[in-house]
Amino acid sequence: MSRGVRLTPVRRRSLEILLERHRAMGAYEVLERLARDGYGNQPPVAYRALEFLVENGLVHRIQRLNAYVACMHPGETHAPAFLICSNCNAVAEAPAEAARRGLDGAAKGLGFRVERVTIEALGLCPACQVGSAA
Amino acid sequence: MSRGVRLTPVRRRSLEILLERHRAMGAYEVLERLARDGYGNQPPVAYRALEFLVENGLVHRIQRLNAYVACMHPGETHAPAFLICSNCNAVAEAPAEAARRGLDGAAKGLGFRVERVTIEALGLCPACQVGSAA
DNA sequence: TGTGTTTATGTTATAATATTACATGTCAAG
DNA sequence: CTTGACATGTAATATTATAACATAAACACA
Repeated sequence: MSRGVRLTPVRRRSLEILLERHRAMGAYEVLERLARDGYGNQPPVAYRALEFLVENGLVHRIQRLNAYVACMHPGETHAPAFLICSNCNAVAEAPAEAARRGLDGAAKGLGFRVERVTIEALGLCPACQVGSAA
Repeated sequence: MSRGVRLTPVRRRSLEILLERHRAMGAYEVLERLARDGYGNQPPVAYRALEFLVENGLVHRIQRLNAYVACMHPGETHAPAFLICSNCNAVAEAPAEAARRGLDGAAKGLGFRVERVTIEALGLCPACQVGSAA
């Protein structure tokens, strides 16, 4: 098998769509554009492509908005930090380094006024590590 | 006017429901229990109560799960950090202090293996600060 | 105490988001 | 050339969330 990762036409196009607009887009919004380009127009088409892109670090999911954005720093392993405007929904991705040193600093540098921060770590709890592969 | 915050019966009961189980519950799950207790059984009943509790810092919303948990540290101003098990969906709320010093440390102390972290800050972008009240 | 105002609740309907299930198609390894 | 893994198409449906409007309770204050 090759690299095991195939950036097929739908997937590539989905990524392009996100890159073109460079803002958070909902799955149905992406779907609509995919359909216009001749791809399937059923929800799974978009959800599958987006899921693939997220898993491969090319796209991030903004939970708060149920939306997706192209990653600004692909390749870097990072805990993405997003600055989401509560008024216009604009999304800025804080640089990984800045975010690690503290969100406050990163936000300040961008002139963003933080109201509320949510941190969600996904992983395995102690109980579930027992039965799982390392 | 008094404190301007009214912990009415539905709201109180909603909080109790979350406290009783002490795990993340979806809005419809809370709604079902509210209905059993004689409150309305339409979605807005639960959503409104939960929204109130979130705004007043008594409950947190877990975006990743579209679910709600009672806050473990009410009163503290904190950026809540959640450790969500990808296998069983158990949710642990990391102490604010530990989380601020680094999620890795907090997770390690709990034996939680982090796979992926998402940080979302909500606030006002520079453009939207212009027209808004300070 | 009455009266207007605000805040909360009840209820109907519907919107927005996401998944299940299954059929079909593609492609490369053997 | 066929098998197996992965990818896509499509229909149906599940889940989550909100809009809109009517009713009711609480509150401020003359």
